[in-house]
Amino acid sequence: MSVRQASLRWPVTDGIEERVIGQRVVDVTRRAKYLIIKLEKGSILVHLGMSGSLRVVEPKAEWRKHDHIEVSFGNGAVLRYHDPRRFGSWLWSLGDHHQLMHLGPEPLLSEFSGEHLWKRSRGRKIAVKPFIMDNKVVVGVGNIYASEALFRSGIRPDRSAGRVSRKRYDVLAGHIKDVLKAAIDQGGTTLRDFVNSSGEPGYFQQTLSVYGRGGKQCVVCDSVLREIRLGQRSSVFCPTCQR
DNA sequence: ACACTAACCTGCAAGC
DNA sequence: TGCTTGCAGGTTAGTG
Repeated sequence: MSVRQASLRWPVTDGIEERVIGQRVVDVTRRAKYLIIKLEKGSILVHLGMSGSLRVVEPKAEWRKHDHIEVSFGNGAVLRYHDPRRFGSWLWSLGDHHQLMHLGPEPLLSEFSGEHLWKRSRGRKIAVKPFIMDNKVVVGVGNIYASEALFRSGIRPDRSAGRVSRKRYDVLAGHIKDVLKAAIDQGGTTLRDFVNSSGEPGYFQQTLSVYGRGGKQCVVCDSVLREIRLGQRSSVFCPTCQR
């Protein structure tokens, strides 16, 4: 492994290059937005942030701007990590996976449900949008998908999480699952410089009803979509369809 | 315990 | 045209 730029979201774990030498890859899994590359005596936790990508390149391929890390395998393959905004991370973990310990359920599993959201939100005053974006509540729901799921559910993003009914949380959990599945089917949402592992953009942005459409007309009722800020994130909603 | 803000970084777009 | 400013994204440390 060779680290050219160690200054990512967090500093790349000191000494990671030496620690991985000679170790076999035992398994590759995922938890939340972390890729877990399990070696014989520990794991590499890779997060792509918002602009990170992994690509297999020719051995000795020239380093492009924003290529920060590469891993050379025993069979000659070379994996290159590219990340213009450096919001990703490469951390070495000895099994405890400190970063992953307090995460909520995966959104596409049955443990994530309206009941879960309802239980976790009782007594909470936080707005429902930052609530569902909280990794301790459920993982994987970023700003785009939170905005779209709330629109489909008819829930205003600034409503108190504790004041959303059990029934509406059932609806919301269903839409979160649907929005995520649809986005995955369409290869993700391309904002500016995103590309997938084949270098292709995603197409889900063609399906967005509210995200990035502040001031435009609601696709359902033609009202002007409102844009507010919640937890430093822009939040667009329809004042007529969402209550 | 909870709510909220700032910070990390770069490229792009809007405004002057 | 060229400069400056603000925003986007995911996550967590820090403050109240």
